[in-house]
Amino acid sequence: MNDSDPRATRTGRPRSTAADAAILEATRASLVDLGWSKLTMSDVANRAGVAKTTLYRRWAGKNELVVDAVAVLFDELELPDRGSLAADVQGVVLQFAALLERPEARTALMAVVAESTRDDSLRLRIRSAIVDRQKRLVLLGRERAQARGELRYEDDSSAAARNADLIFDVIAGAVVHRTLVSAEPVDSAWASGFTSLLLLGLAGAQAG
Amino acid sequence: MNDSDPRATRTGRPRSTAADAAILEATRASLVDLGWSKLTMSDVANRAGVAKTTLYRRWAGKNELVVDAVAVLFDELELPDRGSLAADVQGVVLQFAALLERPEARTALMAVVAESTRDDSLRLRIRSAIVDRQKRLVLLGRERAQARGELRYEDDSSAAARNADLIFDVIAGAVVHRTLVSAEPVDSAWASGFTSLLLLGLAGAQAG
DNA sequence: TTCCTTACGCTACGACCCGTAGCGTAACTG
DNA sequence: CAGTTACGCTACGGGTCGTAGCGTAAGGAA
Repeated sequence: MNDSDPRATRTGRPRSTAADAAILEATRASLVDLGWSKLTMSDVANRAGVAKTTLYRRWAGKNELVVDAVAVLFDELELPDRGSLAADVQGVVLQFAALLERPEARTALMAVVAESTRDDSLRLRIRSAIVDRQKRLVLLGRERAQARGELRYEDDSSAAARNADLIFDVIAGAVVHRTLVSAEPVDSAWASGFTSLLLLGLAGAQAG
Repeated sequence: MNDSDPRATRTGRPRSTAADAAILEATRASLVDLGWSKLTMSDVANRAGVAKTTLYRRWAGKNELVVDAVAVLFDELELPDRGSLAADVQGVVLQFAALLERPEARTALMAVVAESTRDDSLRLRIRSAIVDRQKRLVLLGRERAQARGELRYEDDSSAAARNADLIFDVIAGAVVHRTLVSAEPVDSAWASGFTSLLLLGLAGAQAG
């Protein structure tokens, strides 16, 4: 979470895991009530019933705290096998969209990404805590589609990786842009339109 | 810019247009040097050689100021006719990407979008100042492709609008996500891969 | 138990930014 | 000329930041 290496047996009073949970919960609550820009460390500390200094002992600042607080939302992401690539893609799209409907995520995600444009360590933290959790759904969906015979197994592994990155940016980017920039709902009609566009593109790429 | 209705002939001392330009220029410079989060109204005022109160007389706050400061970058967007839909799409993608390479835009765009999730008037301001300027390129590209015979003229106008919105979210979203979230470069290789994926999808939609 | 070590709560602090009020002056109009 | 609006400047209360210092709490080791 924040400690680089919590060596198993250490002397002294251990950190309160209850405080950890309370702080992250309080951070999400504060995001809902106040939004990113008005969230303050003092407010989070008050909500968590914890001293402000305790926050700073664990997180360098607001950026890191919010990333960790929002990251757990992405653990809920799942990809049940819906039987076809089209159904799986639509499932991923609707899950991303549902996540972006939550006010904690809406206000926090773009903000931390914006911060990360000037903070490499924050960018890496976001990648491992959030982006990789999303991307694994795309990789899983591809594997399934290959097992079904809907997609070819690619022999050039680096090209395959580039391809997966492209698909991921297209899916996640489109959903985020639709939700937060265009500010229009990702309903099942939009999801199916997007899915068919993407799948027709993939089918065309398979063909020639 | 900020005044709702600058009725032509007004009495009193007119607002300095030189100050307007200096302020917006100073805002971009501050974005480059400090980034969104560390930009302050006082710093902008100092750079512009203007009193802080002058800023507040024209803009409600940092959000509105930065939107206007960055909006002019999107005026540079053009879409020369490159002879085919594929070339035009690739042109748009590379232009968006070049814009997102600029540090003012990188740090400001996601930040104001994040703010707009809790501020409807800011969202509308972003839409008219930035998003619509991008979207018009997509609409222009579609018209040209239709004139060339690469795309059909759609009879259902509301479906056509939904389709254009979808394409726009896909293009802009993918480029933004690739650049700011994945933090990978949008080079011509990626642009051509993305373009062919999109065009194959569109071709498939035309067919069946 | 008694030390040792680390975590916690609390208070206080200087530094900074915010947004506004008040005032005298500058610029333009009729 | 008088009237009106914009500007620069100063000053202010209110808020957040991040840290230091201290006494206390909660574990492990001798």
